[in-house]
Amino acid sequence: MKDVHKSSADVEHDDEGFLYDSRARAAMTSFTAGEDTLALEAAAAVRAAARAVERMRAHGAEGRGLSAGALDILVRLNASPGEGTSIGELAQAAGVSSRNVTGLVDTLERDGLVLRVPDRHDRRSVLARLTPEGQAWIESFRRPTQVAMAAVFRDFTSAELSQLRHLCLRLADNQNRAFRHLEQTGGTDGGTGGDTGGDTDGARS
Amino acid sequence: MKDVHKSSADVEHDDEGFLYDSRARAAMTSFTAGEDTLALEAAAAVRAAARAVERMRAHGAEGRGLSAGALDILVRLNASPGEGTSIGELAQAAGVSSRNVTGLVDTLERDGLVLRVPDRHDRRSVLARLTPEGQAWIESFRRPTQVAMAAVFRDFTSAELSQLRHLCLRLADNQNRAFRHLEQTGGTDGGTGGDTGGDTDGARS
DNA sequence: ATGATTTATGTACGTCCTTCATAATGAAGG
DNA sequence: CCTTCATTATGAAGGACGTACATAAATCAT
Repeated sequence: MKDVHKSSADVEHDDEGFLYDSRARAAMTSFTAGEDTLALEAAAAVRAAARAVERMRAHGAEGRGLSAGALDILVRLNASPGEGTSIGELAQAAGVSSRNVTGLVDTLERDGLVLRVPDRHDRRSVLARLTPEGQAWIESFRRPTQVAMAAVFRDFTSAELSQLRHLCLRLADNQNRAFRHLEQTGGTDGGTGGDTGGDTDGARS
Repeated sequence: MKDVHKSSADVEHDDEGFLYDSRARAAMTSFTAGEDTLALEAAAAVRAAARAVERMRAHGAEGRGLSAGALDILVRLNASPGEGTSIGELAQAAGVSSRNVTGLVDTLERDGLVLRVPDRHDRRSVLARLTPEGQAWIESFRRPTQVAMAAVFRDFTSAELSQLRHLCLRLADNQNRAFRHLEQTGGTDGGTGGDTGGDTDGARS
C-alpha cells in the first residue's frame, strides 16, 4: 500500500463550491447517458472515501500487520468484554459471513491477540476473547489510529461528521431494506450461478 | 457477495435526529476511550456505505458476472473513447497498481468486452479499447444499475447527494495530502518503493 | 429416539491488490 | 553505435477478504 499516492484525483469545484472528481463525473455522465449522474457520482465518491479511510487505517497499523477485517473484529471484541463474543454474533455485527469471521479469528488467535473459549451455555458455540496481548495491541494501536483519523477528517466540523455518518448509514439502511424486500418477493434472478443464499442472518433485532 | 443483508447495523437516531450505529459507536467509544469517537464512527459509516453500494452494484450486475474492479475499468473505457486508453493511465485513474489493471484487462479481454491494441506512438504501451460486445454489455448494464442506484439513494435529495459526494471527496483529498506529505518528509517506511507509478487517488467508480 | 436446525469449521474458489523480477522500448549522452 | 537509465506492461508469488457448499457436533422439536 505504499506508493500510490500521487496525483490523481482531479478534484475541482462545482458551481455550489462542492468538490467533485472530474474524471469520475465524465465516466459517469457518459455511462448513464446523463440521467442519474449525481447518484453514480456520489457512489463513486463513497467508494473513494472508503479507500481513503482504509489506507489511513492501514497506515496507522504500519508494521503491526493487521488487516482491516481482523482489526474490525479486534475492536469489536474490545468493545464488548465479558466472557467473550461468539463467532456468529461477530459475523452479524460486522455484516459478513460467519465463515469469514472464523478465518479472521484464526489469524488473530495465531498472532496471540485473541483466545477461543468454549461457551458454557451452548457447546456448539465458540467465544472469542481478547488476550492481554490483544489489549496491549489495541493500546499501542489507539494512538496512531487517532492521528490517522484526525488526518483524514482534517477540517471537518463535528456537524459535518454527523452529517456524513448520517448519510452513509441511510445508504446502508436503504440497501438493507432493498435486499430484504427482494428476499421476500422472491425476487432476483437466477442467472448464473447463483447464489441466493442466505447467509448470515439472524433476523433479529 | 450475496446474502448478508440482514440485520446488519443497529441503526438508531441520536439527539439531532441523525442515524448512527449503536454497535459501531460502542466499539469506537471503547476503542478511543472516548476521544475521537465521532471521527471513527464516521469512518465506520463510510465503510458500511461502501459495502452497501458495492452490494447494490453487484446486484445490478447479477449474473452478468463482472466484478467491481473490472466494471470500473469498463466504465472508464466507455467514458474515454478514441483510440483506447493505456494500462498505466487506467491504473492512475482508478488509483490502483498497473499490475492490477493488467489483470483486470486480461479478464475483460477473455470475456471479449475489451481489446488490446498497440500504441502507435509508444511501442511499450498497450491500449485497451471497448469492443462492440463491450459496448453492448454496458448498454444492457445501464438499466439495472440505475435501478440499483435509485434504490440505495432512495429518498436522497440532490442537495444531499452533492453533500455526500462533497464530504467523501474531501476525505479522499485529505488522505492524498497526508500521504503526499509523509512521502516528502520521509515519513513512513518503506517498503518498496517504487513502482507503480501510480497514484492514488480517489475516484473510482 | 428421531429428525431438523444451528454453530463453527474444512474445503475449494474467485477477486482484488500488492511486491519483485523481467523483457521490450524509449530517452539521453558518450 | 553503444551504454545507461527510466518506463511500460507483464510473469510469478503471495496475502487478504469474502463466498458457497459440505460436514461434525450439539441443541431443539416432536
